[in-house]
Amino acid sequence: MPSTTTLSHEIADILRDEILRQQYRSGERFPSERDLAARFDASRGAVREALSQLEQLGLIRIQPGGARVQSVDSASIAVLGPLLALDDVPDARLVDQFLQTFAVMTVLTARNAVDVASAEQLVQLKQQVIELADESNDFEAMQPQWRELLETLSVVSDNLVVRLISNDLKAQFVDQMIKLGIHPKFKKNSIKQTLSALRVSLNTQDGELAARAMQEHFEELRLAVREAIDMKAEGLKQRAV
Amino acid sequence: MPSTTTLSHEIADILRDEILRQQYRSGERFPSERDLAARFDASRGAVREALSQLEQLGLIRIQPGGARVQSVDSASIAVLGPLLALDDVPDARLVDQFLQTFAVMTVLTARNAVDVASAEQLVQLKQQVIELADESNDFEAMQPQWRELLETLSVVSDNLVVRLISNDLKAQFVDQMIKLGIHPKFKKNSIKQTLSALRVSLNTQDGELAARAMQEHFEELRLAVREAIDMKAEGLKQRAV
DNA sequence: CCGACCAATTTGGTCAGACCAAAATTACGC
DNA sequence: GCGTAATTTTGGTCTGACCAAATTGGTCGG
Repeated sequence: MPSTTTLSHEIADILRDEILRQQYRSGERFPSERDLAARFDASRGAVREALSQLEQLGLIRIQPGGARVQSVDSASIAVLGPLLALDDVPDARLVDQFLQTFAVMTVLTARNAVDVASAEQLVQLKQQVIELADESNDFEAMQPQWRELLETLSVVSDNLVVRLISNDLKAQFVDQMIKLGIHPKFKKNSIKQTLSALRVSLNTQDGELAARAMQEHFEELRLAVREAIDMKAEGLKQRAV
Repeated sequence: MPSTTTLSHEIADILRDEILRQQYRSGERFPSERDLAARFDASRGAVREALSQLEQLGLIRIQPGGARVQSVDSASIAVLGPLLALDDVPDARLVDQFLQTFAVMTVLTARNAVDVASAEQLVQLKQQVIELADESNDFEAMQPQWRELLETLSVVSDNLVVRLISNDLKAQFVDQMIKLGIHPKFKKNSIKQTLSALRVSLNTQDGELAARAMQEHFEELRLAVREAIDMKAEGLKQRAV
């Protein structure tokens, strides 16, 4: 992650967060480029590039005569990450929606992948599941392998639409969770059951079974993450006293 | 749809399509801003704004020293629309993936919406389903009501993540299909069956049933769209002779 | 011949000041 | 009070300049 950032990106970040924090009413006029240039002590060019980014995010609509703020829920997915990062404790509701969505995409991917996988791909997938099972005691440690497995499933299922969406969601979400220090704790045997079901599904090339396994795994994950967030929120409240 | 467009957007559109058509290898150096300015007979500022858009799309990575082309499948969803529009006949495979994805999102939305809807919301939804049934003979004519129903479901289920994704997908896809003149034809009674199942699910507030109804509807839709695209492709081939 | 190091060049990032056309705002006349 | 015309504001673009970082190419030592 390159720490170097340009002025225009910084300006864009600040303005983006201001919009996400509802500091402007939807439909309201956005400050003019010249005003913003004065405020940030920057050139109009830098501000224009920042505004261009906000426009791509769907947060403002630029027109000769003035830019206007758009309602957040007509924006692009790319705002979800920043939205999660607004506070120290992520919005539990939003996180849950995130996982729910990520779940249906992953379930779809798993079903298709297992159904269409070639013999070699099945071998590779089985291998990855076995590697996962070896480390199934440490949730944190198995993350890289999880990603690898999901990546393989994604490649095998070969659905560009899901792939692009998942890219965005992962980029927005996973890193954010890690940065915020959310450590979900699973029930003792749930992961083992998931992996076991996956193994069977691969042996019988049964996409539906793989789908169910993933489905259940994500339901566990949602539970675990919810608890982790509650925990963190409690911790912060304690410290504040 | 405003026909007026700015120079920087035009440049961005052209370069975007060039990248999507694989005219640059992934990882390859992208032409410098000065070169592009010369090529388009524009100022560097205009080119920079165009490049900034391409960067937001995830198609290029800009760094001091030079911009580099990124692989398409690490891009943002926003490239899907342009990707569909590259040829006269949309890529049937991509369209199918689109619908498959849109399906799982809609199924999720419908299940949640029906499960959590208030009494008034249920009434509203029932009303919309009835209105749809009244016009179920003409697929084109019922589009506005379909959108309205989906919009209501989306509002009721109140899942921002799904909403944002669906926004993007709809914006990218539906308009594109219409522009390309794809007219899917449904089997005689399939829509009526869908609507009937939806009505029952609303009466019993059975989200699972609503989900199944949507699921089947989208499978029909996928079939119909596939045929419509084949038809169009045939038509174009004929005309070419 | 190869690899490491250093200088020259290229490239992106930013600034300043200027002009135009379209939109928004204000002033004016009815 | 309202519609219209004049004015101001605002975005879109251009030119030309400077800096810092990255790339490039050459040079030197092994």
